[in-house]
Amino acid sequence: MNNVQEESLRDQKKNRRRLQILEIARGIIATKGLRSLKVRDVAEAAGCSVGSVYNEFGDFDGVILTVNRETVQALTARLRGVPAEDPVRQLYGLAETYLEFFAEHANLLRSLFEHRMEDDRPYPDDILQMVMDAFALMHPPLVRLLPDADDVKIALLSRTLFSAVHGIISLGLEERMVAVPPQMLRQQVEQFIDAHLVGLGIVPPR
Amino acid sequence: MNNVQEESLRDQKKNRRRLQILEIARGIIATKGLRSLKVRDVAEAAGCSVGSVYNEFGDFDGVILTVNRETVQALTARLRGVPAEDPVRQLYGLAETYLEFFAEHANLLRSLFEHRMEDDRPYPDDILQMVMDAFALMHPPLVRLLPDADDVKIALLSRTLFSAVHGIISLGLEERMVAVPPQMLRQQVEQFIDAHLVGLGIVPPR
DNA sequence: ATTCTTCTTGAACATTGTTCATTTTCGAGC
DNA sequence: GCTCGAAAATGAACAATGTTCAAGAAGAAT
Repeated sequence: MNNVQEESLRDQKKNRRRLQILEIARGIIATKGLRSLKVRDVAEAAGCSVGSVYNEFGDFDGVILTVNRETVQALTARLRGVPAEDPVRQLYGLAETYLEFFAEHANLLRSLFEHRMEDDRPYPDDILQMVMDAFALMHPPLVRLLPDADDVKIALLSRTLFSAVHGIISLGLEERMVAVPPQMLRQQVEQFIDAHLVGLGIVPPR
Repeated sequence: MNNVQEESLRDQKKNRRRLQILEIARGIIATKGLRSLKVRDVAEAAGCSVGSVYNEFGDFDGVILTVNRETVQALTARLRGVPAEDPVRQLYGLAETYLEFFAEHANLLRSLFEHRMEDDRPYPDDILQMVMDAFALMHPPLVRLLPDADDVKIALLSRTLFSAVHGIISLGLEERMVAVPPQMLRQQVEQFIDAHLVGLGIVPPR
């Protein structure tokens, strides 16, 4: 009995096309924003019919959600790369990395956080879970810094910090709103964390 | 010479309809979200043709932007109502009021912050200015608390704090993401400000 | 080679934003 | 009041875009 998954010619083509569609969709979202993503454009660029896009992803939301899924995966991978020796440094590193990633892929992250489903269908659970997992990357350093805090408190705190940093970055990069230059934004985020760590009693005031 | 603006019957009808259209659009956005707002629904509910909506607002974005304009005005009015005797209390009050307002009008605020214009037309300046004015409500208490800080520093700090609180609240109320119960969210915001004010040296650690 | 299954296609449809020639309404001058 | 010109309202037609599906093409199985 052969356990190796033989990939038929059919599956090969299918997979290749699937990846191609995603790449094209991601490119359009990243450069021109989610609102500019059109089925026909994607189909044409991928050299297939609109029907095939539907065949592969169910509906157009399916394409968007798959791109979003990959976005949060890429983000998490980047965040996992932050060194963990010093917990304080790690927290700064996480924020800084989030800022970098957001600045590089602003439209992709907006798609992740702002996309509303048609009707009121629920957002897929697995994506929500992945976002939570990203949140959770702050748990270990926080636990090391606040050994007396219980899990619930840590979970709350990490979510609060993540949300706060997310707010600073997403509004800061919103060119239409304020357009903070990235370098200044970085400083802004740093000072924010400075103050907050002092406030939590994690770091002595300078 | 008569300075009183005579309102012709024509203008009366026009104004009444304009208000009616806005009311209906606001209602739909508030209850079903921006994505569910359709010209034909609005026109039908207002008892007029779609053409009249365009006649009055130019395009559909015009309706949305007018609703957004009124949302930020209502928000600012609410924030202005926060007592200003004690600057620390005022900061807490501003955050708490923002939370209340956001919880009451989540979809309206999302429309304000997330709506993207067609093509890449710029977001109207006057709305951006109003949002900045809302930010600026934190200036006076911050100046009182940090008398040695210069204006730029104050402006940066107020924007940072606003954005951070906005992030905590908007993600916190995003039922699909995390769904923090409002009461817990309130506590979360409070603790956040606690820590930050301590970190800024404004309030002694407890 | 034949048959069966599955995928692909793209025309047709549905929904929704937008335009504009026509009609209606209003106000002004008589 | 009546008439006429300007302004507004209308809604059918158009345009853009998501969605479906019957028919055909392509691959797999025998």
